[in-house]
Amino acid sequence: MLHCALKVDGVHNTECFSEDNLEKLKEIMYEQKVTSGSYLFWEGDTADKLYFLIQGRIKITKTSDEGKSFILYMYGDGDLFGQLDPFHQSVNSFNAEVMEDSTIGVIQQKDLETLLWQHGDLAIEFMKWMGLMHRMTQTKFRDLMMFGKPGALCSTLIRLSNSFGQSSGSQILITKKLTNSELADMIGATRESVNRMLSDLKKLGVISMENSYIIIENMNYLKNVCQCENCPKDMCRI
Amino acid sequence: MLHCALKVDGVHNTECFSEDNLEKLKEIMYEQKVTSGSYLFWEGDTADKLYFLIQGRIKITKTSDEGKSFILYMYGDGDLFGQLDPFHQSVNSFNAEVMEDSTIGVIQQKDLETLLWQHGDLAIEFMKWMGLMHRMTQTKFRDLMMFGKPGALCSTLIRLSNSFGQSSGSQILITKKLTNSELADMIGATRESVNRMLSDLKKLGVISMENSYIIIENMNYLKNVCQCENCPKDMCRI
DNA sequence: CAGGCGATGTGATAAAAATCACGCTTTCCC
DNA sequence: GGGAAAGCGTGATTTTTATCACATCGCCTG
Repeated sequence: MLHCALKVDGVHNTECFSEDNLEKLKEIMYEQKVTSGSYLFWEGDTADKLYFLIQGRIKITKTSDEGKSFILYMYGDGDLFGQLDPFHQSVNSFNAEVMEDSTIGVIQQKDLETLLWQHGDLAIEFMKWMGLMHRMTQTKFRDLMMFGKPGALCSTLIRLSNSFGQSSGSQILITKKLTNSELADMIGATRESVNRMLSDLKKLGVISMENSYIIIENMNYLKNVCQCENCPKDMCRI
Repeated sequence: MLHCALKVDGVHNTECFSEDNLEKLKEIMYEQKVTSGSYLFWEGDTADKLYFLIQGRIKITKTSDEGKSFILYMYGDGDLFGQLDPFHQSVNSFNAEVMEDSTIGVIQQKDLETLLWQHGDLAIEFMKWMGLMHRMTQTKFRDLMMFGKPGALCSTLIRLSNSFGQSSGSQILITKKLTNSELADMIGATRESVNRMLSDLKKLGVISMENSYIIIENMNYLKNVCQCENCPKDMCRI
């Protein structure tokens, strides 16, 4: 049992929507249960849906010809994701893999378009949300390119703590079990490298493990390695 | 002189706007001349403007504490860029450096917001544009993370050819002089590594140089290295 | 409870990329 | 046109990261 868990501090990526507008979005979605291991969409599929993750965990991935895979995003309860360009006939460039049995709300592009036409203020919040998501991608891009693999890992741990963290005192527990391989695929490294880097962080007391969950003990150390600028938490996510 | 130049094939990033709406945007911008080496904005500045690059060249960069720099985007004639989230009080995360004397159109956030409120169809095209820019970032991110430095360089050359290419026969001339250091900063590598990789490509006849401009001789080779999926040209940009 | 399997941990080695060093070339500009 | 500065090219070396190989651990399942 996780004796560290007290309160979920992780933020959603829908902070920019008002209650009202989030409600309007919820009215046009239909609920669906999806099972672990299945895919919401594949690269190449027509991108005509938006997804609201009511409960569960979903990752956005890309696989190379040699079978290496890259995890672009990982979403949790309350996150909105999917094709980011409404009104644009296009195709998914990534896969959406269900990591745990999940409940999602599906929004059809057509319905979203209608809603955006009807409610100018929702359209505006939607733009805010799109902008925020883009900045999230940009800052992650920077973190993963500029500070070597250790920097990429530290940035990822910080982002995981913002997305899925529960804090108690100065500790933050990441409430998602992650394998070394998953972490590796998030930063474009190998499992072995991640394993060694995590060992180093453990030796330094920067992180600890409890029950295969990662606990961040020294956030400042992590922030230092990837030159964290204390961006808003709803932007600094995984 | 460039005897290869015949026709500019490079696309802008404003393909998703209709003539009419682009015109409306132009009406609310005011023209400004900026000189090489100056900055349109710095990280930390309030992000309250959108820029239309009428003529010139501007790059979006980030500098690390140790002085390493990373080039996130490079814009040319006809490109629109800047803070991507209207209606959102926020701060730039990157710098915009003027690479050559340029003429830009500046759009104030307030004016843009008014225009978006007034014209639903513009708002929708604006969302399309935001989505397109985000996908551009995502696909570049993937290219730079998944295929090693050679893959990153090949992807960058392809993107440069889409942004700034002029084709004649099967050759494509990149109409922007780039130093090895600039290319290095675009892919998170060192000047020396870029130099060696370019030499290799030259030996293989994949590229050639004329007058310090890069000419792509064998696009298929480049596409192969970074597993190009032939995304639309307005998305596959630098 | 035994066997299997996915995950972890770690050494040895190889490959990739950065760093250092330095000479050469091109460009800029006074 | 001459000198400085910026950029290029390339060896030698070091650092970083991946690859390979294998032992172990924990947990699920029959």
